[in-house]
Amino acid sequence: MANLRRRDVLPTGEAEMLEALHLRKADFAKGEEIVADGSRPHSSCLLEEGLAARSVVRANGSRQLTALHIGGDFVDLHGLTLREMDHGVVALTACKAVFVRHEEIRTITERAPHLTRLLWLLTTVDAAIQRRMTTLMGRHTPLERLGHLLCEMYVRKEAVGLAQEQQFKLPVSQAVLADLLGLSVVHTNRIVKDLRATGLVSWHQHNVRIHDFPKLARVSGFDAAYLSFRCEPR
Amino acid sequence: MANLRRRDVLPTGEAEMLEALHLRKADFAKGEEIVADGSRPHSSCLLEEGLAARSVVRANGSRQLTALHIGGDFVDLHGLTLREMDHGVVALTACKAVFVRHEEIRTITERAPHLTRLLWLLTTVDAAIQRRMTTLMGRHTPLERLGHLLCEMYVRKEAVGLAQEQQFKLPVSQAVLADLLGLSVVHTNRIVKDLRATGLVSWHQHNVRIHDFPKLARVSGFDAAYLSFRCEPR
DNA sequence: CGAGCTTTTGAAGAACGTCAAGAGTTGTGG
DNA sequence: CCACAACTCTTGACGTTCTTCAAAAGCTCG
Repeated sequence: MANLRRRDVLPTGEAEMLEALHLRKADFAKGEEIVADGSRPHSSCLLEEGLAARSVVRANGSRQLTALHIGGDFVDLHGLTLREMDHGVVALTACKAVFVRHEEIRTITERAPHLTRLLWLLTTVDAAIQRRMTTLMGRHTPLERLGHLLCEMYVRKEAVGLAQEQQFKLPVSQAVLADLLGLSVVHTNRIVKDLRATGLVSWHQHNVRIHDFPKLARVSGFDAAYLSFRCEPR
Repeated sequence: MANLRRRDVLPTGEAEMLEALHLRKADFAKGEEIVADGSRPHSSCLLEEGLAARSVVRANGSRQLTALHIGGDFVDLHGLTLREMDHGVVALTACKAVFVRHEEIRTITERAPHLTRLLWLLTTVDAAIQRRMTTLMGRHTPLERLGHLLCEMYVRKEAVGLAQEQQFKLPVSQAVLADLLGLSVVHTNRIVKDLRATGLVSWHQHNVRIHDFPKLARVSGFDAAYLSFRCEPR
């Protein structure tokens, strides 16, 4: 709900509808598949804790992670309309998730138009993030891609209370990072090294600290506008 | 409407609601901006004729086209929820477009839940295409990217009656293609040459003919499932 | 303490971008 | 209908970036 309240006023009636949803809880271990590629789910996954990613695996074994999801993200809400998954969702760390039946979300579309538009918004924000990802892969250097990823993660985590004081956890191996950035593991390692050399971030274990956010944002071409963190009528 | 009917049954009442929308018509010349990056539109653009693209231009002048749109596409429907454009829309050829006021679409969300879900679907399909684009940029060779683009264009054009007999028009220069594929113009030219050399497509002037669609699809890793061209309850 | 994962580094080769120039095509005005 | 300019396509040469292969060092967890 924090993701909604950061973007529009949530009337009590709508908040109550969300509270009243029947949730099926499920835990996942690191590496486990949360939603299978090609499946036809009857419920959508809301991530409560942990880090997950959308994943496409090619026949030759190469993997592309197209998006990163954190606690509070309604991960596969678009499954409601798409019906068939065109990708999988995988747990990058141990995850706690809850599932909401599509039937109940459909009921929201019948009874709560404004709340419907807010849920719709969540999917269009995901799309905006995806669009940004495409430009990153196409026209940004690896260093910019990585810097941009860190900026985005900080802003998104901060919005739901998972980051503060320019610092957050990013518990992923460089192999995972490589699959996100579309690079080889070796090159990813060199880019991480380069980024550290700029002195803009400290990055030990899985703790990232951004020393000069405005400068990192400038260097990476990051501008938070596409995340739609602005409370206004939708 | 063809885009909706290819994906679910459209009851007469809903079709009538769409017919009743007030449309503002506008024509655009090749290269003209249809929607400005960073603007806050109060209406959404439905492309009737021509080819348009979502475009992000960087400070250094490099351009990334993140999506291609053809006649029948509801180009910036997501603007309804996002409010502020995180990219521009540009006419790649002369275009005819109509604009629908957000106010009227919001009325649809108040009165026609199923139609709302279908409009929502259009935006999630766009997102799925965008997701595919990301994997293309990240883990596919330039030849695969180009082949994939041709397969997708054929299937999408065929769905709205703009292609038949494995043949369609793609009236774009190789510079535009380069901005779509995230390559330099020179390299794009070499990839087009390579693709022609495979004998899988003829490509003269702006006419593309795919001689062996299944093989081109196999070579490029194309699978139309992500386009959700399947008529089922949504 | 040892096995397996992760990070790091080096070296060689393939892929891609940039620069440059020539050929072909299209559009426009006279 | 022609001439010219502007754009577009094509090719070569060269340098940079990125991948791949290989191996060593560090870390984590049983």
